[in-house]
Amino acid sequence: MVDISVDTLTEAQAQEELLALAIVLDQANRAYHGADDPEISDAEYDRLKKRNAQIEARFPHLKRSDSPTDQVGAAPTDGFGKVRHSVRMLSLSNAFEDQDVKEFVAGIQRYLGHSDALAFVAEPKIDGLSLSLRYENGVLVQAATRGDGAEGEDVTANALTIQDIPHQLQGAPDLLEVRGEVYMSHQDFAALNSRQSERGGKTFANPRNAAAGSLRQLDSRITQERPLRFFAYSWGALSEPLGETQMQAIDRFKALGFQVNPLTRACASPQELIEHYRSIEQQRADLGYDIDGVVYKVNDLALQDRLGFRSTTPRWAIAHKFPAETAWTHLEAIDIQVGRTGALSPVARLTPVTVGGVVVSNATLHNEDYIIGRDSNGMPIREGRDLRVGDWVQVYRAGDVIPKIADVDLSKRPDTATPFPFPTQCPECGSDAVREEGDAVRRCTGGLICPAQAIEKLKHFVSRSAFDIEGLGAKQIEMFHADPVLPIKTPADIFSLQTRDAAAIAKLRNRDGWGETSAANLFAAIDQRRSIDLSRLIFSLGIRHVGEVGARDLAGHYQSWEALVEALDLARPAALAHRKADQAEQAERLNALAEHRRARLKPIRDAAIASYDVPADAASAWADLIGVDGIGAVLGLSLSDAFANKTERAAFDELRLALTRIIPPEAPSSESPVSGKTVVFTGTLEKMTRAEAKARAEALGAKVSGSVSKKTDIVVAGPGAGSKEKKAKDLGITVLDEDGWLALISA
DNA sequence: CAGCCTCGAGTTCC
DNA sequence: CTCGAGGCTG
Repeated sequence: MVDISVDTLTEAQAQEELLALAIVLDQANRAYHGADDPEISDAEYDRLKKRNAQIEARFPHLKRSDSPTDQVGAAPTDGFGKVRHSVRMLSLSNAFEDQDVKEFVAGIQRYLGHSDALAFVAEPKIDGLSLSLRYENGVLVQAATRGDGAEGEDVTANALTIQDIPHQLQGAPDLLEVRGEVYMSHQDFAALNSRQSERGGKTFANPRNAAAGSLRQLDSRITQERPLRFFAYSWGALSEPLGETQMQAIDRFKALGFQVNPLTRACASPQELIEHYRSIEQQRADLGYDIDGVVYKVNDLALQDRLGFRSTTPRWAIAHKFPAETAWTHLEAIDIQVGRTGALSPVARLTPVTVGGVVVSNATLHNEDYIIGRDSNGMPIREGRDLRVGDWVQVYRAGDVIPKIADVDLSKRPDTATPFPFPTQCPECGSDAVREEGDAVRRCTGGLICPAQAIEKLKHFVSRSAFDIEGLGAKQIEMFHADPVLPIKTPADIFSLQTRDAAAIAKLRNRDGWGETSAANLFAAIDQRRSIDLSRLIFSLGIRHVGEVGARDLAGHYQSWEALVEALDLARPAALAHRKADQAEQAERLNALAEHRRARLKPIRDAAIASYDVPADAASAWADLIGVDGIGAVLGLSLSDAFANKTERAAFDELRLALTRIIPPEAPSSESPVSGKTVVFTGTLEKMTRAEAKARAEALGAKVSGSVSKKTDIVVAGPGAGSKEKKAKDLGITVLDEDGWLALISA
């Protein structure tokens, strides 16, 4: 059925539809609870419920007393719907020392190009879960968890049960996304746990887990019984500004009926920020809820706007964290894990101990020499090489998540303890494990011969950002890899699973937990992925140094699998020459005395390249490859090696044949006049700093480059511009002054 | 050529 | 979430 757009509904139509929706949704609820077959699918149910909310948002006065929106005891669902955040929910960068705070402030001044005093807002960082609440015309229509920042889960039904969250707002902007933290107080947490244990239910390790567990209940009637609370502190999409400063926005939240944290303060200097931090630290135990630090934000919203964002964090805010909780325990053993790239990672096996409310039994030891000093959490680190089995060690959870070893008590070291012999052979396959000059990690050289590497690589292939095949996760991969009947050794094996041999399939279906349906589901999920984004395909290959972003850049540049393969084949001789030149240079570096060293290196490189006799088209294919933004020689060589390796190449080719469609990346949106254009800034910029100019241009889809070439579209020249401006004019490239540029991008 | 930023790879527990 | 390292900027 095709709905009329909510915007064009007449009042009479709206009234009629709200009645119909109330009836249909009520029936669906009853059917669900009566354990009958639901008459409509979950997706359809969600869609209708959303439409109901949208109509109510447009005609608030028509909202029915039996409105489905208010039916908080909504039917439990199979899972949560996904919600794409219209404005990404970011995380914050962290400060651990006072020094980090001063650097944060200094960095902002540098970025803005002035040293004027800056005003900040400081508030406690609540240890809960962030939540985004979307209000349309004053009505709460959606609540979503943070998820990965871009996409979260729809927990609207649960959010509606939280007292601190208003269902309707008076005098709010037409569109308002309020963001804040859901948490549970110490008192409520203790009461919940004693209630749970009386009922024989499971108890929670800490208030945050309790809050998370409660918010993610599939049955919102359970959430309703859990005493969750909410502090508002931020926002996403808006139809109109909330004020000119962070503080005004917070006051606005308060006026709209949200709880805002009473310890929110304006601070005028780094010193004041740190004073407020100390004061909150003192009150920490008496607050009645968990906090894990203090958040500082630039108060002026116009400045926040200018400062903008790094890839995952705003430049205008930072979280000043309290020192992590620690605990002492015994180091029982050190195991070695082998990763997808062959990296040997030592892992500490510990006598289980509670750290910050969670029982920890493993901790990462990173690599061979986890050295003396302080790590970025400001925690002292014992000399890595000297950590011994039997030691008494201090554990903390970095970022309150990853367990690490902070210290070792040498006075308690048993006499029998000996230094840990770091293996030089892979514990999984016995191949040599070597450490490249200057590298921190030791790697197994076995390649795909090593079962650990082979399995990890396959796990990577099916991981969430890669092929993401439903029903084929890490566990299934381990099972199938060792399967005597239907082994999966390469990615292509996944796609031939169904057709390999009929008898084998029958055997699979008879296995534990594998019925007719689950097998059919798996095959359907696999078939669905025969059509795949080019960038996902490239990422899934698991080529060293080529991650999600690198894969996207490559896909954007080459546009097709065939073009990528052709370019890599063509560039191979140049890639080899490049490596040889690197090696020659390296050797020379070792020989040469400091004097005149530089002058002598270039000829050596050139000679090495010349000796390879690189065809011109190879050289240009290679230059094209490493000219891709973000792709340098290391990535180029890694790619080239992977595609030139016979075994790997055969696996890639076989995989390609199993796929039916490789989807080229979408062209970048051409909404702004500069999107897709390459821009060069030169000379002095007077209205913004260079970093700022670059960030803004990129936000509009432009690519910012440092040097002028044929590919350059626009040169922005300030006073004092020299050769670049001249070159641009020679090449006939558009040259703008700073005002011309600003006019262009604000158009 | 140093310093910054971003990305990749590795990790824990629920 | 953190560390190390690759790539780019100044």
